[in-house]
Amino acid sequence: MTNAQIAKIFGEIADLLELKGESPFRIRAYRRAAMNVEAMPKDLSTLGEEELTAIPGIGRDLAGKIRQYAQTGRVDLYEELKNEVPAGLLSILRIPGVGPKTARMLFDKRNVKSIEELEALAREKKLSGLPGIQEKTEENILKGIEQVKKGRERFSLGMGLPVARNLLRLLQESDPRGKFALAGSIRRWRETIKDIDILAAGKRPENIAKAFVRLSAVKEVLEQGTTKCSVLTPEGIQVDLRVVEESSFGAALQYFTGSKAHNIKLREMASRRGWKINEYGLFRESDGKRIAGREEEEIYSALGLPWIPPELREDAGEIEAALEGKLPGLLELADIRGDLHAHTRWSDGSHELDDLVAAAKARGYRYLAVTDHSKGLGIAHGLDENRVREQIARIDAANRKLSDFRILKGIEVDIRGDGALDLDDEVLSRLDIVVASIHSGFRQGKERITNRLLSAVRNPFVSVIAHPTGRLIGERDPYEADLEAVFREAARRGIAMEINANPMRLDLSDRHARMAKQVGIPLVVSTDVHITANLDYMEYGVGVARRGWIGKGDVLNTLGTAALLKRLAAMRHTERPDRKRKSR
DNA sequence: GCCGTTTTCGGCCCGACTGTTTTCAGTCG
Repeated sequence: MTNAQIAKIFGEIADLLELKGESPFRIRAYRRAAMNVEAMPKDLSTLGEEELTAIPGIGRDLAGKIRQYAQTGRVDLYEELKNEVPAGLLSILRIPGVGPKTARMLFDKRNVKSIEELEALAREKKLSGLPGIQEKTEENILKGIEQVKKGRERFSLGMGLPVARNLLRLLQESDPRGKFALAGSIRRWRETIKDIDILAAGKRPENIAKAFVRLSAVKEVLEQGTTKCSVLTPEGIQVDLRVVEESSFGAALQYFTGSKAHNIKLREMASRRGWKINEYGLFRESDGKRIAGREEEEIYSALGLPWIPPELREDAGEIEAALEGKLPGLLELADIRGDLHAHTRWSDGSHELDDLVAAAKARGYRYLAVTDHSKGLGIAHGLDENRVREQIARIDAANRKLSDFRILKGIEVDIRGDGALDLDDEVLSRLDIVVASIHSGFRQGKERITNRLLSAVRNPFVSVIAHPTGRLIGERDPYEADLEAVFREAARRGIAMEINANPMRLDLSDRHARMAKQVGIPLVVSTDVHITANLDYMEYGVGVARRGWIGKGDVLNTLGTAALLKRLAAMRHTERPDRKRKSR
């Protein structure tokens, strides 16, 4: 059983209950539970009733359903609901603009049970005349179906952020005195986004909206009002613009940054004090007097809270921590002193060592670890023992010419299918840093793949496990390793886990990073650079780290060169095999 | 279905836009 499966079932129960027209509060309870279950790093099947009910949104009933699923592989309510409601109706809910009421009505009046049936009816114009449906709605349903077919409901942050920043720049150029900001999941650095939220304030709101829909980066206008409009970019990403008065900018920024769960909790706190929060400010219920709104910080301080960084706003304990004055200090991009995972043309990188060093220095780094692939990755020109020795000599020579920069000698050594490393210990012992990772056998069973990772962690020369789950966002699921077991062993050995900053990977994920920190594992944030521009991925890795409550002190590549080398040396669990003979 | 400084029942966040209506329901975030 995985938490994701439970989350999916709870989510579908919510949809099914909605189709039946059940209590919105009961439905919300399932949605909330689904979200929290999915975000739990711990495998729920191992937890008892008491631990389960400690999860926010899980009470006695839902804890019972989780345990029933763990024990029997099914949830009675879910099975019953699926018998009552045709399966196809769930897919109809995925069409934008079609909600439970419409789906239900379509089923009751026209026996619509699938997207295909609905599309056929809409094309033949047989929907007009049904309650609440005329020509326009019919067209919108067809458009919505088109969008569902295009697939992609979420985009990677790596795709969305550049688009968002470009729009922000264009808006600012069109109205230099206007105030613009990114909000929503992008501001929280979520790994995937559903749309781009932009907030604007200015003297002439209607002009901002008009200018927005005319931007060159806007392909289609979905809706347009005076304070809110939605458009599609050529990439197919939806962008929502909200325009507010400058005096409300802070409140609106808070409101539209979310997350929804975080905001609900804040509003509950406000309502207990007799206040109300909306996108225009924080108001006293009794007389409607506005207490805060211009600055985001005011909203928090009115509630007795310090400003909470957007990356933490997931209702994952941040409000409680803020109340106790225990918010963590978070990693900043400026704390990063170097990159510890880099490829050159020696394997599958696109740049020579010198170019890479120049690019790293240009970013203010003090060091860079060259970690080309090992021989097992033939396709990537992996290095064998002899080429590693050759590269070591080259790096030593390069370092002699560098004054305020250090190239670390490293390797990304492949963890083979049987768990053995791809290079012999003797050559590994000559390196400053050994990054180990899996590039094959992703479909191996849980036990086998866990054992591969464990044997890498136990190798005396390994310093870091790179992209520890192997996932590619939206393309490849993580392999089935028991990360908890790997983390425990890594903690025991003092081995670091990588947060791979490539936006397609972001591996470890935010919640795994948080779990690693809790277990006491040091982290590194690395870009896995293959061309020098990839060095700029670092900000994504920092974003993930911040979402994982990671601070500067948890991350090895915030250390200065000498301190880092000392830490890496201390990770070596045994004497170098050659040290006795080669005494200094 | 959850939850508790309004505690074991009775609340549960709030507002904008669209398309359909003629005062609003549905959907969305």
